Amino acid sequence: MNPYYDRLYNHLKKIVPITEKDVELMMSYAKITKLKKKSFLFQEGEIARYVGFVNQGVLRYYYTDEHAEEHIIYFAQEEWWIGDLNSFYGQVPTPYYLQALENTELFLFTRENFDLIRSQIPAYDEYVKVRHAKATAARLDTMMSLRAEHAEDRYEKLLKSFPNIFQRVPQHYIASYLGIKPQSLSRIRKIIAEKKKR
Amino acid sequence: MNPYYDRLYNHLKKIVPITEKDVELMMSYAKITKLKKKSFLFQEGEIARYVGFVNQGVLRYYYTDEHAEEHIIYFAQEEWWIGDLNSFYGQVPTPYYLQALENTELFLFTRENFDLIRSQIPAYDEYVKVRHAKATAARLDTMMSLRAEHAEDRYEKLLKSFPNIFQRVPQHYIASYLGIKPQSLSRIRKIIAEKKKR
DNA sequence: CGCATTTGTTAACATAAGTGAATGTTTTGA
DNA sequence: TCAAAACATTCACTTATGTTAACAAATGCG
Repeated sequence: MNPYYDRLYNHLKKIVPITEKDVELMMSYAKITKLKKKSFLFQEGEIARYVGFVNQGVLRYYYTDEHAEEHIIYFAQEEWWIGDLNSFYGQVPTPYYLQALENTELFLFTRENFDLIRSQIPAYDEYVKVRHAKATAARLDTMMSLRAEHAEDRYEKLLKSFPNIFQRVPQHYIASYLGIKPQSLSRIRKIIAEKKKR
Repeated sequence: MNPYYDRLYNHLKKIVPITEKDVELMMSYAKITKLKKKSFLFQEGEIARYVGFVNQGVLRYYYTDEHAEEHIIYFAQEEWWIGDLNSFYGQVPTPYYLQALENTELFLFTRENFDLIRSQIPAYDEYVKVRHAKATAARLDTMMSLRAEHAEDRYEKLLKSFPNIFQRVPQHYIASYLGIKPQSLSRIRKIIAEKKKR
């Protein structure tokens, strides 16, 4: 098997029964793209022509508010799907930025090809339905915890769920994800460290 | 045309080209249900067997956190679709409550029937794809504004977007939606009123 | 109808996070 | 390789919202 398909195949297999042949067919519709660190798959105002699978790398998905402050909505790493579905399906400009934080490799699909794949591979169609729902739910959970919990609790939760993200992204991005200022995250880390000493 | 289909037909027509016949077919799969004020379509721990169209009424979609505090995620009124897609598609227990705040009438669809409709009515399938994406995006917007803006700004924004919601739901629910305590909303309203006097 | 419940308001005080500024540390790229 | 840029920390002070409690008004049910 082409090693390129490996991560995608292994990922899909975890969720739905799917064959190597299916994944090979999928990949025939994919556009394999490399993003250099700091470059963008899309930026505010563009139409997000692709959805993509992260084969290698880390990205951040964020927007900037009216005061030009950036707010990170999520980090994506290997095995994540990325894109702005609203812009992708609705052909409307996205308000988001999707930026690589390391050199990154993506498998990209246009709306046309994506629909073709869904119609030709029933297992994948089922995957998409369940996955979108799950991803949406997970995102909602995160956002909800933003309002229900203090930053300290959210930080510790993130630490548990994605311990590896801390090795890959600068701390002020973590702060942005948590919805606080870098100074506040520093303060919180200090408090946690002091608690542990005792 | 059966007046029952009216609101649904008019709604769908706004988004995709669809015929009366299509809607009639849809409705043949629907379960028409009335919910008394304060009763639930589903509660935490149940599997959300239906997605539904709000033909008449208002509902709140919320969860309770570990301190037993309720957090409203959205209000749904006429022409909204409701449900927990993750529970619906994934057959997993929902963490949410969906409660009628007035006597409410819903058109409900099971997963089975919903899939049948999507396969039999291409216009509706397209509607669902676009709509889910849009709804998700809108929800994300709301959640995002939770962290980017102060409660006062969010309140005024809500006032603009859904002026009618204020006539239909008690203020402490609005506070819960805004992610603040009723007392804080009172204070904010007072401050706004004083600003207007000047 | 009238009393219990729900809803809304106010106020004094507590706390989490923001702000701005100074300073030190690490990373990066010409 | 070294200077500039990016990143992280600390501090003093401010601000938004939470907390607790008392009370008033509106609503709804028996």
